Amino acid sequence: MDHVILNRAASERVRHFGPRVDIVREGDKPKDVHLILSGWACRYKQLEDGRRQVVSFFLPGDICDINVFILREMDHSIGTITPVSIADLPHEFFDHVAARHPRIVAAFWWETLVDAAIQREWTMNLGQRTALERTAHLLCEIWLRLRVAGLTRGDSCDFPLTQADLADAAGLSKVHVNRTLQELRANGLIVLKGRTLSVPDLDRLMRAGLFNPNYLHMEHEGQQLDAATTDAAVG
Amino acid sequence: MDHVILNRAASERVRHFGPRVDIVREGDKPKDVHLILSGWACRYKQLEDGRRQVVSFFLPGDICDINVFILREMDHSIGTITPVSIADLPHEFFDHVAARHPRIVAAFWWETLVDAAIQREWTMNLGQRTALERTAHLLCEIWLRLRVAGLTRGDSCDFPLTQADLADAAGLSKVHVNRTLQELRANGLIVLKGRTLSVPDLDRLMRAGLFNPNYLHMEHEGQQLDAATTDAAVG
DNA sequence: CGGAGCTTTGATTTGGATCAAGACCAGTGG
DNA sequence: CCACTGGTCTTGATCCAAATCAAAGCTCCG
Repeated sequence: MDHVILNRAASERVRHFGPRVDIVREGDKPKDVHLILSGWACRYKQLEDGRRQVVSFFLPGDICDINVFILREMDHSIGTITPVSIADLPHEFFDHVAARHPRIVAAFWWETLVDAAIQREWTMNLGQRTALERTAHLLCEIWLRLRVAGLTRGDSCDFPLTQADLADAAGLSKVHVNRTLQELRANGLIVLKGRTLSVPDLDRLMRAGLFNPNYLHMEHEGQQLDAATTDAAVG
Repeated sequence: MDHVILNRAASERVRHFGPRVDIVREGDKPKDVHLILSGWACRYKQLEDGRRQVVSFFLPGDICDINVFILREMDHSIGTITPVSIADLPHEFFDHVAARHPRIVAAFWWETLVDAAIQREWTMNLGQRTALERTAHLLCEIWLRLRVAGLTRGDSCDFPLTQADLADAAGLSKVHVNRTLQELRANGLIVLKGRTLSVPDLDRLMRAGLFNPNYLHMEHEGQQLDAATTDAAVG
């Protein structure tokens, strides 16, 4: 059973990090592939003058940097948002174990392709959407990804991102994110308070964000490496 | 020899398109992987109200949509800019041929990873850079990619993109792209006239665009599917 | 109770969008 | 050979979304 194999591999080398620390830094030599067991993290890039762009979020069950060990050096950093536990999947896992288990390989391919699709949608988001649409869109994406991972309860979920995080991801100033969130609240589209987000009417939020979920390719739910798998790996 | 295999596969099904037509449309069922033999194309996404974002450019030798046939439907469109010739690599190419030739598989992985890295950099570009930096950055990227593909002559190259194309890629209005290009010209950073671009001093242009070429991972030049390969496939 | 992070508010500025004409083509047909 | 047309590029005037600057208010925590 694939889960068993994956769990064993994942439980071999687990590391724990505090909140707001770097796991990987730009310029590092890539070594392992990381599987997020718990906690939130993000991938970001920074300019010399300090401008910072979050280019993706990692939620529990996500994989970072699949096969990057082909590359010579990291072109981005990965930092935690909350405390995070990760499993390092070493080079050899892919060379030996995964190669004999096509369904695992397929699952990794899947993740890679969806990841790329998300990155394209972010490009769209930053290039074309207004601040309100952009913020709503980002919240929709996170919401749906959490839901697939089984991390929502009813219409609520934990939401550890600060407004500064959202600003770095949305390419907006934090002051403007603040005002945009207020507008979303005023329209009854979100309730966001004390690290908890509620989405009373997802459809309306999706409409506000011109959100089309096609790019998440969720038709495939069963086959991905889901939160359940990774929970098992930790516990 | 890998080239021979690839060339044979690529020459089997070649299609030709005029300029400014769609090769693939959002919502289509993905079928083949496409190898660009000649011409320029782009991947783009569009909102219902017409706002359009170019999310990547394809130059000769590039591959679009590697392994996308895992996905159920396309989340973006691909359109030509110039006349384009493409080779369709069918599903079976990957299932049967490529699987026995690890260097080909590695080359495809490589392309996939670099593609993702480029997409992240575009996210950064749109999120953090000013119009001038953004435009300069985009020109640097295209320039370097063309150079690797052997498509530059000295400090010049063909440049079929209109200002409207650049606007859609940079997330700027076309009027503003026009003014930004004028500024780049005034600073002696580019010469752009009649579908030809010259870059008299690449270092200065790179500085203007806060351009760090690390994300293109060009250390690997020899191993990629380069323009020479694909030329052989056509000729 | 005194910070250190966050979040909120208000005032002001600005980069880039939008609107509206023209100018400059290159190709087409009469 | 010239007029016409449709696409592209350019310029100028005006407007607006979002940035920046500057202070407070919270809130959690030691």
